[in-house]
Amino acid sequence: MSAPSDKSPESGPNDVPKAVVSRLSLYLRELQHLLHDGSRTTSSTQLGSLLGLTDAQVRKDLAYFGQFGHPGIGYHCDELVREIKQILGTNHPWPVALVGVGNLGRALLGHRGFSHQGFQVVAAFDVDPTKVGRKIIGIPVYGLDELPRVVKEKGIRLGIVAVPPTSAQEAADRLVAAGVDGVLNFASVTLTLPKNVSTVGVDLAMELEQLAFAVANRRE
Amino acid sequence: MSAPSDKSPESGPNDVPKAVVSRLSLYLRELQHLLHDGSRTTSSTQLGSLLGLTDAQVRKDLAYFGQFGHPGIGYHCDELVREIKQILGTNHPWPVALVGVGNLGRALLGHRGFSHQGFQVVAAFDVDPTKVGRKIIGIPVYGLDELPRVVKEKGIRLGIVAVPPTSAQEAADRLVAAGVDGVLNFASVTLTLPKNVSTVGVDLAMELEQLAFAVANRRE
DNA sequence: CTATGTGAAGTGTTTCACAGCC
DNA sequence: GGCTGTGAAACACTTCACATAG
Repeated sequence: MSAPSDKSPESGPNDVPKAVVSRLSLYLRELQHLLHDGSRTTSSTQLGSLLGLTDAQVRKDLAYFGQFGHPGIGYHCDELVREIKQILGTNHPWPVALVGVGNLGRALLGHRGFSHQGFQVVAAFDVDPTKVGRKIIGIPVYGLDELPRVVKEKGIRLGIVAVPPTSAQEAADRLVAAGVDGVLNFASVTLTLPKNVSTVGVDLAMELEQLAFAVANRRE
Repeated sequence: MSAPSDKSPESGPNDVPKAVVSRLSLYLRELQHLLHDGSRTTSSTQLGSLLGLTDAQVRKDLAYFGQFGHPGIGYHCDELVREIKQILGTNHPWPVALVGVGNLGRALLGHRGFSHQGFQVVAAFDVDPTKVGRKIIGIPVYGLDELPRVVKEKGIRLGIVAVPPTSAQEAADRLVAAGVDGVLNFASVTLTLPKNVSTVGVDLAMELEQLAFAVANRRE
């Protein structure tokens, strides 16, 4: 009985390192480019070198979820794309709510990359009454009090916070109260949310800081 | 002679884990909020719990760069802010070039968070001749052929790529050719650049994918 | 008593290297 | 020949726990 029988009684991914999941997105993106460029098949070596990773890393990452490769051949691009989408949950579309129709919010409303990966921003929300009731890029703008109704009606599970830092916590709270399960936060604050709600934070200034550090510390 | 004498002959940060640097940005942001809220001092315990980290982690991270704390007291917020800015290199402002004045580009031009952390977008570039020559939010838009001159004149070292994926590699190449040392890339492609140039990639759809995965795999 | 800084222990992730397969 | 999947080794990071300082 030396076998690790507690693998994962149900089909759930027992405990996958977060870094692995984020590389999964990278693999997916690269595979889609390869497909678009006419490749039907690829290998862990090719995929890795395109992304600056080792071949072993690519294989180990994918092995967390199953056996998708074909020895001697490699991976079929379309097959692997389907598998990864299945794992990430993007094999079917996600309706998304956006809170905050400012500069950044409007840019996100029109962002092609979202719909390309199966995310549809189907409703926007703002406190500004001059924006409420209008449509922007075909997407209706509601007042925040309509959040619960619209979230329910459209089956929305993901919300994007694109408001100023001072309003971000409240915006997130209202999204959660309306029934959203995950929040993508663009405000430069750490949100405090119930732990049954997932959060991803993107701070654009922080990204530039990381870049500045890297540049300032090159070569010694 | 058991001491690891090869610590770091010069003052350069020998090999700091990348995760540490990114938490440094987190500490900075939280310290600025604490200062704004009137705190003069904090502790590794407080800072950690605000960010969901252990106290030991906070202390270890900071210890990579020096001894900034006061036993029995904690850390002086303003002092630590100065130190972290010094480490990140944001104790003096960075002029930044932006390539691509589309939806996202315009949002980035007006992004308050950048200037708040010492980044000034001082020039924008686009291929569209109807945009060139105008000013957007006070920032002049140039043609791409003016990149080398403007980068040199304004002492720009960082560039932001906010163009469609198919043009991203070329935009980055031209930034690098113009003399930029670091690129923040918003296009959903992995850039191939000389290794003396630093890159940070932000893919908004990837962030939503990570969120979707987390939501789809809760509780099980 | 509070809080830092740090070696040592513990945990997690990546790389290695090879058996097995096409 | 080429390539995957995977235990085992190597490496990196985090947590523990305590000596030290105010």
